[in-house]
Amino acid sequence: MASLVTGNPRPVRLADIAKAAGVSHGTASNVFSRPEIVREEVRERVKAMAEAMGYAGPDPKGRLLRAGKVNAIGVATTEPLSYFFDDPFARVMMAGISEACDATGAGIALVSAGNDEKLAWNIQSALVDGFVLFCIDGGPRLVELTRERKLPFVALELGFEDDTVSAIGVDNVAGARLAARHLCELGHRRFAVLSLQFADDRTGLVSAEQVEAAVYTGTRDRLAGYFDELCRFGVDTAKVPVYETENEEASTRAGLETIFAGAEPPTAILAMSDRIAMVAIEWLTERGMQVPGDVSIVGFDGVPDGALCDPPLTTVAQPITEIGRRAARMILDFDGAVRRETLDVELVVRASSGPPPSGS
Amino acid sequence: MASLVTGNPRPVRLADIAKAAGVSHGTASNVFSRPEIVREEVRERVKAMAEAMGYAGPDPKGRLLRAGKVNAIGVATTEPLSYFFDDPFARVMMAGISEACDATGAGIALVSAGNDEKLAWNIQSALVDGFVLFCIDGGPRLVELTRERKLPFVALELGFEDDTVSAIGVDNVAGARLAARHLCELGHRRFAVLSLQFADDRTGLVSAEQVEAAVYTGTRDRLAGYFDELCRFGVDTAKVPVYETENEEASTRAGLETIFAGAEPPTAILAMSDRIAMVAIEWLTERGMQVPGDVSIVGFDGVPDGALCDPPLTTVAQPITEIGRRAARMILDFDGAVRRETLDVELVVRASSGPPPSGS
DNA sequence: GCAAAAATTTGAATCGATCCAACGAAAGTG
DNA sequence: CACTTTCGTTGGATCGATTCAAATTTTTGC
Repeated sequence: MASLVTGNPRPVRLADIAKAAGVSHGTASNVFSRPEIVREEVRERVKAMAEAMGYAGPDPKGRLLRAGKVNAIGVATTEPLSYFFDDPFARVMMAGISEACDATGAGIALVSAGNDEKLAWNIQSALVDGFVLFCIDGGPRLVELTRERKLPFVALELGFEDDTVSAIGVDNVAGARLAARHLCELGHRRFAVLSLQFADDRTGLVSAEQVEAAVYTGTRDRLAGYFDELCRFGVDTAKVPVYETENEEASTRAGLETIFAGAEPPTAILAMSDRIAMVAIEWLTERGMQVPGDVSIVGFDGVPDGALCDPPLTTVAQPITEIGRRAARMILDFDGAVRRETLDVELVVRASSGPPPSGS
Repeated sequence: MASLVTGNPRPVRLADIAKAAGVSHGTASNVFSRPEIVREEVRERVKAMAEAMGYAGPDPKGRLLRAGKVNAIGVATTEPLSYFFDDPFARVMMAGISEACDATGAGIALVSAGNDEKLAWNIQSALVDGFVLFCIDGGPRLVELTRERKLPFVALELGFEDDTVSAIGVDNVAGARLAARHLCELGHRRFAVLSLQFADDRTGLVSAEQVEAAVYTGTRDRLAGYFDELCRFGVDTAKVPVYETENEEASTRAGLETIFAGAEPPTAILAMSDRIAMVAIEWLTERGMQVPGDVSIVGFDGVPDGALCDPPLTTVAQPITEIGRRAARMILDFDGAVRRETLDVELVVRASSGPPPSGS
């Protein structure tokens, strides 16, 4: 069977067919790209010749150079490629991007890499018309690398301030407020915050100065929203422990150990991501504490898993799919302008939040 | 800020820089692609000029045409793009493909489309070195379309016989045997099969003739495996109902209604996919039946969700990630040969299977 | 039967790079 | 000092198509 595929006889080109059929390149090209303008007799002859010679149709590589547009957008991240298929947040986002691309017939190229050098190369050489950047991690570097390419791009989850880049995000302050208000209204007064990072390579309890010096403004804004609202309900935020996690299991568990080691453990936890919140539920359950009987938890993000865990997670839901859709469209309909969009979030009350235990 | 991005002043080309720097385009090219062979003084001058003129680096579109290789593989399916991020089977498969691509620095382009015409166009014009085909649905058409492109491709979940295409699959007969034997050894003697499709556009109870006439050999093989093993344990397979589903909720539920309507309902269900099996668990639980107390269920595929459902699903696990890895590698290291690989499956016993109720 | 209009076809130019044979200059050699 | 090497640079050829103004053929109108 291997013989079906001949060794490497340089593939047939459009020009070969043109010559064989006795027409010019121009006509041969038209046969494939605008068949209606070539006389039927000629069209059939050329097509037959193409068939006979095993022509695979116009090579997109050639067309591309002439056309200029690839008709595909690149989605880039510093995480490994599998991130796009594993991470719940990324998956929902990709669904939104997919939707916009499906609608216009555009393709999606996934761009990522093991190390920085390869990432740079992959971004430099990706065949795309623009990029959507997942800045979950290493955002600044990713932006810098992409900027060099001088193609349109839009940053998601940017995390830091930079007015020169297009970005789509949510109103973190308002979202955090929603979460805090919900818990306050349920009667909670003793809180702890499990936060995302304020700066790179740090975990642990966070001081006020560290918050001041935050690199990641998204984290800072969420905390500001929490504290703002807690203040309005008379909670002394100076006493609220804020533990910085890396948004994964180990550091979150360490944070919980720390938070619950004190004499007056919190009755409510404000988690800056659903991932953190779900680890917290697991940790508390393992230790025999009831959620929300003993401790209430409110997450942030609104990933689908949140609805499936036990108890289902109360959370501040981002319009993730919509963010993806808009990001893709921003690239597809690029008009040369830098745009920033801030979408609203929504509190989704499920079963991980309730009144504090009566004793407290 | 919008002024940062100038209107549309045709982008700077390598040739522009070469002229501006007073070198040949050959040398300018070398400055970027083989900097070590150009004299430092010249190199710096050209680089400085490039910087000054806002050159974005060699355009991959141009390089591509010359190089011939895109360094990316296309993953195609007839499902919408979001399928890659939603479907559990596809996700694990993509993780395997991602792994192989990450390792060699290759990119992934997702190819799909709403309708057949667009799909054909997208396959024709995808900038890739080869394709991995998800033949879950519309396999024959997908293969036909891809074949025209005359690039290497490998079919996954091919479902039908075609010796001229490379494919990777599992030993369906052996896998089905494993499932049937497991249930027989637990003592079950009354079975029902919830199957995948034998041919397009059909659901419902399947007759022996329809099995004979199966288009999809994967389905046929699994059934053969089940029946083979059941026979060895003295079960009269003529009495085992086989209900053909579309591998989704509605038809599976219809199948369950049919199967459990009879006088002697089965104590064990052989499901040809985990999707079907999980719907079955849900259906039985809703009706107050215990799994596995009243009815045991064994799935097929080994998707991660199976471990998470309640009760965790006993299933015949395919090495999904490995299939993905191999598929990607087959394209990346294409040598012109048609290859077929059949991998082994493994029975994963979890909690959805147990002895039949004592009364039966 | 002939001019004008319409329909096709042609072939050179272009897209943006890389490759490579040939060449010039500088350095090394006997 | 002539003669090889070595090193860097040059510029034409090439990758595989599309485009478009001009040339050519066919149709139409009278």
